[in-house]
Order: sequence, then C-alpha cells, then structure tokens
Amino acid sequence: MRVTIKDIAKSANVSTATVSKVVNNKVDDISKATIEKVNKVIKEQNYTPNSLARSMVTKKTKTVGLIIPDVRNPFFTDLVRGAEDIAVDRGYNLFFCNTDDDLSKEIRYINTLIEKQVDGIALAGSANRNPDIEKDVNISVPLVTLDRNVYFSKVKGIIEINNFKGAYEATTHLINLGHKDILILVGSQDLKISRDRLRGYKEALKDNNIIINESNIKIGTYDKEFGKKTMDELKCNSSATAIFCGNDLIAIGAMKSLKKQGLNVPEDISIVGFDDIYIASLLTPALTTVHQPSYEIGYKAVELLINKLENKNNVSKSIVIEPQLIVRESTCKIKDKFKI
Amino acid sequence: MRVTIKDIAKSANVSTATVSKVVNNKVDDISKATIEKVNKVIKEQNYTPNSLARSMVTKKTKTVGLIIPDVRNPFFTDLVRGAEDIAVDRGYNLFFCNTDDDLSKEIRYINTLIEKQVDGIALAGSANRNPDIEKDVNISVPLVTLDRNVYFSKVKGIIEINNFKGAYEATTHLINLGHKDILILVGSQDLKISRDRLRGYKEALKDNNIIINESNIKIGTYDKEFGKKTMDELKCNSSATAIFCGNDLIAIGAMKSLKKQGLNVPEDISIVGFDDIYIASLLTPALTTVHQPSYEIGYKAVELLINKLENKNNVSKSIVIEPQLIVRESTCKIKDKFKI
DNA sequence: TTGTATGCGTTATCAT
DNA sequence: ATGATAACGCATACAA
Repeated sequence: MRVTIKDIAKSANVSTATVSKVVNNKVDDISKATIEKVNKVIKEQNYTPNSLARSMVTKKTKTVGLIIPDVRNPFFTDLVRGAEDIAVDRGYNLFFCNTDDDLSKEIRYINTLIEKQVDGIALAGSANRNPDIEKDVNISVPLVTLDRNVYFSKVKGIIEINNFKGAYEATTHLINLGHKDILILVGSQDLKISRDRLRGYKEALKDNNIIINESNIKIGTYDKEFGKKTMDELKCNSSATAIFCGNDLIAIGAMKSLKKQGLNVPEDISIVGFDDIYIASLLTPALTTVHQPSYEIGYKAVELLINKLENKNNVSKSIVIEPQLIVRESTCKIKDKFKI
Repeated sequence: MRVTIKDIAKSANVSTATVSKVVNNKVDDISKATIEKVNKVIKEQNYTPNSLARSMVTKKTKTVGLIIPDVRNPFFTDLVRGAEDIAVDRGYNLFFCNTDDDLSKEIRYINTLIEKQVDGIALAGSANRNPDIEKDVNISVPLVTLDRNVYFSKVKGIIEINNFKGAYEATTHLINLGHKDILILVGSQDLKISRDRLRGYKEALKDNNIIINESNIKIGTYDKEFGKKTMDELKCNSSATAIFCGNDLIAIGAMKSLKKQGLNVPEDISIVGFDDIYIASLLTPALTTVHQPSYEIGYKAVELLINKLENKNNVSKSIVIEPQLIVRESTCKIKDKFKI
C-alpha cells in the first residue's frame, strides 16, 4: 500500500486539508509549527503525492503529447529534444509518439492522448493527409502544429519554417553557379512544406528566366531510398547538372547513387539538401544545404503550446522561422562543356 | 464540460455500471439491446473515457517512463524508437526523459514519474553515478536498466550488451592487421560498459603478448569533442598506429582531428569505433565499428519491463545481447616501415 | 489557524 | 441482466 495524504494526516495529527496545503505550499495561514510537523512526517514516511488524484480535481495533468513521424529522422531527433527541454523547464512531461507518417496511427495517438487527459498536443503531422477524415476528428485539447500542416479543426498555434524562401535561395545558389538544368527531388505534395519548397524552386527558375522542365520534378518521400532510387533510374537519361533535394536524407541517397555510377559531386553534378542534419557536415563532400533550427522549432512549438495552456495572453498564434543556406562542398560552378 | 460516463448513463437510461461494462467490453451478461443502445449514445455524444479516473481504481496507468542520457546520441535515437514501438504494441504510452548524463536530473525524473504513477521505468542511466546517493532513492515501481549499470536497489531486469567481447574483437582485429601500438579512447569508468570495453581491449593485447602501455589509455566522455580534443593534444607525440574508440562519436572526432593534421585514415592510422550508428557507413572512409542493435535493445528492455509488469512468469531477469564487428574502410594493415 | 465534507470519473462488489 | 454504491487520493470551498 502506497502511503497517502490520509496516512500523513493521521500520523501528524492534522487534517488531510492541512497536509494538502503544505504539500502544495499554500501555507499562508498555517503555523510554522504544523508545517514542520507535517513535513517531518512526509519525509519519514517517504510520501509522494499521487498526480492522478490531483489531476482529477485540478483538471490539469501537466502533461503534453508530442507526435512526430519518426524520431530516427535526424530533423525530428533534435526537434524532440528541444520540445522536451522546454517541457521539463515548465514543469511538464512529454508523451512520445511516432506515427511513421501514417494518418490513422496519428489519429489513434491523438485519441489515447486525450483519454490520458494531456493538457495539450504538439503535432508534426504525417506526410499523408486526408481532409475528409481529419474534419471528423474531435480534438478536445489545444493543438499546436509544427513543421507540417494539418486539416484538424481546432489548431491553436502554428510553428512553421519559411520553406519557400529556403528553396528559393537554394535554387538561386545553383543558378548563380551557372546551372540551368536542375532536378528537384521533393516529398509528398499533400504537405505544405513540400508544395512551398517546390514553389520556391519554380519561382527561382522563373525569376531567372529559366523555363521549367516538368520532367525535372520528382515527387517522392523524404528518405534516402527515394534519392537513391530516383538517381539510379535516371542514370544518363538526364542532362541535369545539379539537384535540389527536398531534404538531406534524399541528398544522401542521391549522392550514394551517383558515386556508384562513377559521377563526382560536385564536379559532375552539384547537390543541395535541406535541413542541415548532423550528418550533413560530416559527409564527403560536405553537403551544401538549407539549415533549419530543428531544436528551436521543437522548443518554440511546445513553448507556444504551454503559453496557450496557461493563458498567457498576447501569445501569437503563429511563428515563422527563417531557414538559412549553408554553402559547403557539394556545389560548384558548372563545367563549361564548350571550353573543353 | 467533458462528457462523462454519467451523462451517457442518463441519456441511455441505464446505470453507470452498465456503461462501464460496455465500454470495457465486459458484456457477458448484458443484453445485446442495451449494448447497442449504449454504444449509440457514446458515439452520439462523442464520449471518451477518462484514463485518470480509471487508473485511480485499477491502479494501472498503462504508462512507462523511458529515461536516457540524450536522444541526440544516435545510439539512443534508435533505442528510443524500439522502446516506443513495443510499448504501443502492448498498449502502453511512454514518458520521454533526457538526463544529459546528470544523475540528479535522473533522480528528479524518477520521482516525477513515480508521482505520475507510471507502471514501470526503463532506464539507461547517466554516465556519472554515485552509489551513496543512489542507495537512498526509493523507487517504488519496477525498474529495468538498459545498456548502463546503476546502483539503485530494486532493479527488476537488465538488458546489456557484451561489451567485453565487442572490445576484444575490435582490438583483436587491429592486432591481426599488425598493429601493436594501439590507443584506446573510452568513457567514464563509472560505467560498467566502459570498464568492460577497456577490459576487452586489455585482454586482447594480453592474449597476443603485447605489453599494455598505460599512456595509450585515454578516459573521457562519449562524444565527438573528446575524440577531437584528445587527438589534437596528442599530435605527433604518440607512436600509435591505430585507435580503438569507445564509440563512433569519439571516432568521428578523432578522424576530424587527424584529417586536420594531414594524417590519412586508414593508411597512416587505423580507427575502430563502437555502436555502428547510422552515420558510420556514410563517412569517408566508412567506419569499421562494433555493431550494437540499438533498436532491439530498446525494444527488448521495454518488452522485458512490460512482461514483468504483467507477471508473465518465466521472464528472465537479464538479457545479454552480442555485438558484432563490422569491418569497413577505416582499418587496414600496418605500413611496414622497414620495407620502405 | 485548522478541519469537514464534497466531488473529480471511473471500476468493482454486491444486490436485486 | 442491471443497478446502487463504495472506493481510489486528492484539492478546495466553507465552516469552525
């Protein structure tokens, strides 16, 4: 039998109300003597309050859910850590949920989180979405989305990255190096981030009077396999001299394929990634990529969520974070074929 | 106001007991008609049970705590995912806690987890430990440790890797390539894994009649910085032709330093890591390392924990996982200086 | 300054 | 086949 507030009350010869008050430091009108007496007994009996019972009456669990696609994606690894840091800092705990980009899994998680009475949810949605299904999901707690758009009804806050700008700058960088025939490998167009990145790519080309070649646009998933497979299939059938990858994992897969084909990066083909995950700077050649502050994204998302929960007013609903192009070794000036 | 079991009972003209039974599928002696009636009302009113209230009476939360040093260490990234997968599979949720190898943070987490009434805890302990302090911590829930030893009193299960063997094989591999003067960069000797890895190294040398040079043994932390700093300091002051690193991060740091010094891996110096994190195979040269199935370690740990919780008998208390040497490109035969 | 009593939403026991 | 009710451990309004 765990020791309860009643046991303490009995041992200290006070009421449970009094014990409760000293436990919660609401001791304005409690004599010093009793406070000490109660604390002594608490220590002696090794009493720990039962959060469940407390939450039953306070209607707060000091717990939030964090839902992401997959922590093994290095972008989310850091994001998760940022989320956890601010959570504990504010006295909250985190339920940890991976969806594998599966919407039904995501919805199942949301429901169990609600059953567990989380105060709120921070959600990086699955890549595959379905407005029809989402409309019907009843989410009775505050929800903040990060990095990815969703169609649930009651979103209380949004953290997003300026993906358009990141893609625009990455593409412009390639154009400035003389590339005109540029592949783009990007993720599902269900995702706003993917649409924005594609839009940034197109806009950059347009602004430089380069005609968009639709066959240069490849839509897939944000993993190494997509990059590898796509470049394996393309082989010599593409005249592209540069690739803009929707994220670093795709870039890694593409580089692997190119290496196997005997092509050198960046001499034969330039590559730009997106995310700037930990590995990016460790690769050979080190990857030119668009840096996203993923730790900060997780941190800010949960911070925003908790601020909402605690009714801090003048809390903005939406935060946009600016990405930044990091030029490393995987991009260089186009070879001038006519000179040879 | 959230809708409760009472609301459903009233609307369906039954008692709360009946509703509870259909919610929990204990419908052996409930008429089909009422079951349907109740379910209909539940759907209409969008009722979701309150786990807290349930847990109050059942004394189970279907929640476990997962405590690790840092999810950003790729070894733990995978481990965490394995843990989560088995948890949901068994109907549990996971509280996610990072300690940064800080024992006091670890203990604080354990206490809040207990307050939140987790059914059990899976703990990868901090690197820095203190038996005196640990003895006094009262852990009232089942605890399973993984990867790292602790001195808490009531450990119910242990998942460990055969670190001795891994280190022995890594070192033997280097010896077989002709190396005799081998550095070891390993983590805090508070940790059994570190002691075991050092022991494996020493034993391998001994078994090959190589005298152990104590100045070849460097103790530090399991991160890139330690590897880099140590090799920066050593420069030409070491005659070593090979390095065995306590983990891959240390190896990455060491490689970085060597590169800057103009030394080539493996031609000038061979390097072996430990863990086989995702990056290892992506580096240039690809890292020879000791593979640990980190996903599986997390998975098995939480599986063991839940089995204990659910009183599955004949559950072993301890599971040992065998690591495996993966030879890649960062090791080669020693240059025979006399031949030149 | 302290204590009494009620309710939070469920499950489970025992009646009916 | 169904219902009444006690309990789970706590916080809080109100009384004393």
